[in-house]
Amino acid sequence: MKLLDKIYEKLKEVPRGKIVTYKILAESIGTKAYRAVGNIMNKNKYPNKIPCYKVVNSDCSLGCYKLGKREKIKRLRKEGIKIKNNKILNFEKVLYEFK
DNA sequence: CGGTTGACCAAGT
DNA sequence: GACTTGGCCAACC
Repeated sequence: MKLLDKIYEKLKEVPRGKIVTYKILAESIGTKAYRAVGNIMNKNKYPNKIPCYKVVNSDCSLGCYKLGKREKIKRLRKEGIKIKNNKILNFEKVLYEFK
């Protein structure tokens, strides 16, 4: 199983209304390639299959999104996550931690 | 196989 | 605040 697939698996594991950071996501799959995670997402093969918008930066800013930042915000808000000034509100509350 | 590129991070200036 | 620096590592060329 490739790292790429692990990322998808983990991402699918994130429940509705929760998000993760690139760092946590990377470390949860046993790598420190948090930077590569973003790289992979950008070239991701299943943009509609994977909820990429649930992945944000560690400093609770949004980061980028293949389909646009607007779309990211829109979808996140739809899940009950509040965003202001390009930052996640209640960051720790919506942050999903892998076990 | 080496070099470059990132949807990054943390610490420093 | 904004910017730079050094580090990280998979994917790409």
